[in-house]
Amino acid sequence: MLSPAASPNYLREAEIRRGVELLYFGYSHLTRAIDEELATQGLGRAHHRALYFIARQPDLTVSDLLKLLAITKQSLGRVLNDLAGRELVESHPGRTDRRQKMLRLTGSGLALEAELFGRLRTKMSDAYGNAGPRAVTGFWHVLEGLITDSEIGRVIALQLER
Amino acid sequence: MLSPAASPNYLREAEIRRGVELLYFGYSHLTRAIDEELATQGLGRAHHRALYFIARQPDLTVSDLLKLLAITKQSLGRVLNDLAGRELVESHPGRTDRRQKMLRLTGSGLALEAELFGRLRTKMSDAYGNAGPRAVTGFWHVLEGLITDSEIGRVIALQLER
DNA sequence: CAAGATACGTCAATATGGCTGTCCCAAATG
DNA sequence: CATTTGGGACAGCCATATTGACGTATCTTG
Repeated sequence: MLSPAASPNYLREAEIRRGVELLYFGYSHLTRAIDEELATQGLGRAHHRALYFIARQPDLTVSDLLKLLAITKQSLGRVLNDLAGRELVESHPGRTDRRQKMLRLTGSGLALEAELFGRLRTKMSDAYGNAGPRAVTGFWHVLEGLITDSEIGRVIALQLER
Repeated sequence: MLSPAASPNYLREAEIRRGVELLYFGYSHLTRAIDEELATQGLGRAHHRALYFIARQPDLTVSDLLKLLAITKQSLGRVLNDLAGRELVESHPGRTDRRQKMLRLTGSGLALEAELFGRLRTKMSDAYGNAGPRAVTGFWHVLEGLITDSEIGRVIALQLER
């Protein structure tokens, strides 16, 4: 090699480990921020993920939700049954394909999601505020790079909603 | 309010949701990058987390590891027993306090951790490379802001290692 | 030194949230 | 009509977490 790499290997490794650790702890702390509230409702994180994406994209179909969550039909089935039983989620037949179920939050589902989102917003908003707007776009860009090509389209599509 | 907020509410919400979603998917994709390799060893993610932090901070004590992982002694106990049984981790009595167990990776533990870290490095390194160095520091800063004050010290201490 | 606190280990029981494999129905598609 | 697809359900399994109680060795302190 004629010129050394921009970061020598030992430095590079420290930078990578820093990212791995901050991503782990950051993710953990954000999710823990709503655990208590979820527990008072008798719900778990799996319920919240479904609630979140249904809120995000009303009339989402079951199969689209399955792709987003990357879990099996059976696992999602239990979660959706719980949510339907508590009348947090309702479904309607698809308009063009009546086999589909279009998922929506009920009034109380919307209220619960809003409550939970409020806690996420507080945390995330503080972090954004402390880091500044340029850091925020950097944060987004690095995370986009971690997402596999086959999925990035679905994630970007979410952000065109609303 | 005399002047409007920098971002009106609906815009702010989109930015927050974007962060929540990218953090979720980014974290998921990074962890999935090593699941297959872990499965061939008959290990799970919990084992990897222990392996990772012991690699990161040799002679870490059990109680320090407990604080990092934020799980119970019982949960960690099973994981450490598995790892010790496979001779991936070994322990020695603390030098000043012999009640403590100082944890270290064995040769094969180091090799396995290096193999797994290699996969994480590839992913993270690609994401860093695509986003650029400024984005990377932004990524770090936002994540630091998500970590609770009571824990940020432990995380920063990790990064002073080695 | 005796008493208490701490570090670690372990028991039993329980919950959550994943998984596989198999089978089913209704509706769309060719 | 035959096949594929969207959704659902069964049984059973596994990984990982929890709580609470209890035990033992060792350190610390009045």
